[in-house]
Amino acid sequence: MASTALKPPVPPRRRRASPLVRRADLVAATVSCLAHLGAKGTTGREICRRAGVSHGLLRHYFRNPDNLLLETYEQLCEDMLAQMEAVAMPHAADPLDALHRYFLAVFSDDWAGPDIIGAWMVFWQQARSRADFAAVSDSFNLRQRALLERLVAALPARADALPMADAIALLSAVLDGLWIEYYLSDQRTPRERCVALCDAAARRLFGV
Amino acid sequence: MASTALKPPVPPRRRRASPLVRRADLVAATVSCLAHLGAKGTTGREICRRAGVSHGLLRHYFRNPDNLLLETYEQLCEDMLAQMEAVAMPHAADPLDALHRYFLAVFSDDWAGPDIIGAWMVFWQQARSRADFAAVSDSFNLRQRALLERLVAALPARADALPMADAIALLSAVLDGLWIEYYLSDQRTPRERCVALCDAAARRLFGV
DNA sequence: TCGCTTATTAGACGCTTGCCTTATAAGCAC
DNA sequence: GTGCTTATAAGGCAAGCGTCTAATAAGCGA
Repeated sequence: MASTALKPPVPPRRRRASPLVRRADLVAATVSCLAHLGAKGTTGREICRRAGVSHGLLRHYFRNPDNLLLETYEQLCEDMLAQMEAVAMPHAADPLDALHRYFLAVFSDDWAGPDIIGAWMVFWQQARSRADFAAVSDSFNLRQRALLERLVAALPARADALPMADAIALLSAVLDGLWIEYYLSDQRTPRERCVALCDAAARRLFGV
Repeated sequence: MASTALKPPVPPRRRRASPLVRRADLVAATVSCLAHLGAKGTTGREICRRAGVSHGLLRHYFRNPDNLLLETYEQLCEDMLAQMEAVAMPHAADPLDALHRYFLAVFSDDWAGPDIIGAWMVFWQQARSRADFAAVSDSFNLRQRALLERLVAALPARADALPMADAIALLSAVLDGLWIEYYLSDQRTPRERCVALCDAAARRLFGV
């Protein structure tokens, strides 16, 4: 009968999903939203739109859109650190090789691809004015540096070397700077050149 | 008489200003707004509020808030490049000294102070999705690099030196990376340390 | 001093947002 | 199957935004 098809504005689909899956969906939609629309375009409603759920559902899983943003940031940092460690630490015996793998991972699609790279910039922006975002950012930076230190620990000490803290800080800066360069134009400075420049910087900073 | 004071919600002040002054006011308010409230908080109405004018005035001077943002970005880049050149070029005869002055200027309150530093992050964010912002960013980077090249041109060529393009790219990355570091926490990496690290990087990259 | 240009304000409109409340049904336990 | 939990949807509400229009007066040239 036509009436059953016409009268009620039938909810198109109402599949239930496990809370963990839905939360992950919303987090993923948030990253995509941030990457493609920036801070201004990332609204709670737009995130839900991308996740394919009604806008009321966000509140069911997160206190508010801001909180979803923060949790997304936390999870992204956690995941990235875990992968960095998994990729580089097994080769810590050959520091320059371990660093090279680290660089490759940093500029991989997983963390610098078009569907995610823009999100980091928004998080950094938040870190300036919001203490909770700043805390996540601080913890991330600290742990990232600690990992770098472990990676270069096996390098032989050289007489003309920089103080280790300075060398780490500079390598870290080169990474961030090239990341931005790549962010602004992957045409002008493609991924392979970024990695090559990182390698060159590592050799210069820690001795050949 | 009370009536004259009470009846009309008297416009508190309606001083006229020259178009150039008002435009400059609005641009300055935009920078301040971006720095303190980020992309999301920077609305046309908030900018006008900070500039002390009614929200209708924005439209009288700029096509829309977005356009004001773009013009602000352009002017900021122009001003910064001009100052960088004025500060460093007179000392080009002593490249390391010229670079040092350049670094000092980059991390000065004029361009990295709390009332402005956050604005750059927002502009970078825009550059990713908006072609007009990307064009400004590209031009700025190009000219900044050209200036760096002129500054180090007088350095003696060394046998073990990096290709000049690589060295410039790395120095540029160090600058951007430390700038972010400073942006994220001027406590952890204070201004003087940023400049010192830049100096160290320059010595390493271009030979002592 | 008068009048014209235009800088400036104020208000209305439609839209979107975040928040909240209510209604519905999906899927598990029994 | 039946019933309860709860994931999900949908709509209402106030507030804020960008855009536009109309009204006002500031300050200059005559």
